Amino acid sequence: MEIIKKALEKVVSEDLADIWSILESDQKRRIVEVFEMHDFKKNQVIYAEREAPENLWVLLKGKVKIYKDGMGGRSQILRLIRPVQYFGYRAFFAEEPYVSSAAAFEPSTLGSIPMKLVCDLMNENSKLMWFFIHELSRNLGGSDTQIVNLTQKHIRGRLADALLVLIENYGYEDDDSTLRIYMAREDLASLSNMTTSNAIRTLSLFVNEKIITVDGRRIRILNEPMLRKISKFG
Amino acid sequence: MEIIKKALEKVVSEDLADIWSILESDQKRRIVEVFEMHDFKKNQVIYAEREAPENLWVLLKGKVKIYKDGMGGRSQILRLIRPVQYFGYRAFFAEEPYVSSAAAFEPSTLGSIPMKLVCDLMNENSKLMWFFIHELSRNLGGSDTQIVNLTQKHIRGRLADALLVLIENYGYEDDDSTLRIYMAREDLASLSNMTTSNAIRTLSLFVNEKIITVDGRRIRILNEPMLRKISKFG
DNA sequence: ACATAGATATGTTATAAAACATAATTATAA
DNA sequence: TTATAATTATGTTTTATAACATATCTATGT
Repeated sequence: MEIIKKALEKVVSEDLADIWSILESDQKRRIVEVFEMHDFKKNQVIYAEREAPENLWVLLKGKVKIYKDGMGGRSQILRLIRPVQYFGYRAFFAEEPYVSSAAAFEPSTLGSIPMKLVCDLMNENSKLMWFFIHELSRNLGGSDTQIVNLTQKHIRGRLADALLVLIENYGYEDDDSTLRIYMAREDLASLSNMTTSNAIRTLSLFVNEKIITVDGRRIRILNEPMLRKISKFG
Repeated sequence: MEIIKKALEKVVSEDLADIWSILESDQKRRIVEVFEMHDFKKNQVIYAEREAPENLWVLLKGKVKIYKDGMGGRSQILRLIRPVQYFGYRAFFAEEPYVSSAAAFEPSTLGSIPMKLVCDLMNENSKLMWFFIHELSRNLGGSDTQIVNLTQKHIRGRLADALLVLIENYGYEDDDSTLRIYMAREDLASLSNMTTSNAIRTLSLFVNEKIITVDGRRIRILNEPMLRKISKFG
């Protein structure tokens, strides 16, 4: 119970994506009653495509990817989750099974709240409704933009986009240049819709062009403006 | 005023996507006060990318495409709208400019309601909130699925998908086989992420394989199960 | 430390789809 | 009607990227 409280405090401390501060104290109590903590190992699946959605998930610690498996083992990363963000609710609202899967990128701590309760709270509290409307709307804009980026840009542009997405989502370390996420080339590939080979190859082209440096999975961005240029044009 | 009433009756008659039956009579009155009718010519733009969203749009008659212009004149159709469906609200909820554009496929009649009023009504009526949450959630699932379909399927699968989308959205004529929409090969191409040449070429392959027949822009589906097969596998 | 598997790197070949070219139709307008 | 533009149709060439093939490097566990 103590650890739950601490986790929840973390939720409170976030200013963005914060449903906690929206709630009445009675509503908070009802959440605490059913709130469950879960630890996930690296690459462990949180939920999978075609399953029935039942919980609202909140990432407290770690990193999570929302992805979709396509034909021939190729998988596409759709969205990245950072603490403290909520996910897993879309399919429930759409009254559909999940169309995508969620897995932990690295050892992660998550909370779950039954969607049934979330719906009850939403009906009592329109701010909570607005929270989800806002999130869904932003995600939909992002996905629509993704569609064009992934289908029309060439490999270099797509990899540049992927790196910019990583910057946006997880930011830099204290040196203001090293990405605060270390992902496999394979994941980088499925984020930017290309084969692993091409992710590796294009990454080393970027190194040659002094746009980035690479040390294992550590990526330092030397020239972010150039990345934006590549993203925009060829 | 009479014509507006008639248009609104049409809205009432629809059982799906129906926000009208959700409203109190006072709320309906406030909508009627500011509701505006607009006629759009074929290919006329309703709103464009980067503009600020101000209205909720409802298509009363005709056909509308939501699309996004990419690099080098290539455009991607993201969604198709049929009567009576609502659109144009996502960007407002996301507090962003439009990321996509909307244009009439054919001469169309639309209604507009200021989003300001829509928000007021939402705050008074949680069913209206749920309507948008449901729509946004379904659209997001669709876009996420699109991402994988368009990036991972080959040309034949993508064209098959496009035809199935047309069936789903606009259905068949009285013969139960002719598509109830006549679109240019160019539009068919930007629906399925390929060049116009390849849309034409692949369409005539489908004709050779007796999956469809083509008479100008009139497309008859002879073998829908085969289309689903092509969509699913190669 | 060593063995083994997994990840990264890079060169080569094959191929799907774009780009280009040119007709043949079909609309649209003068 | 004729002229002009737009759309549809096909054939040919080029190209971006997948697929394949190895080699090297790096973890992980014994």
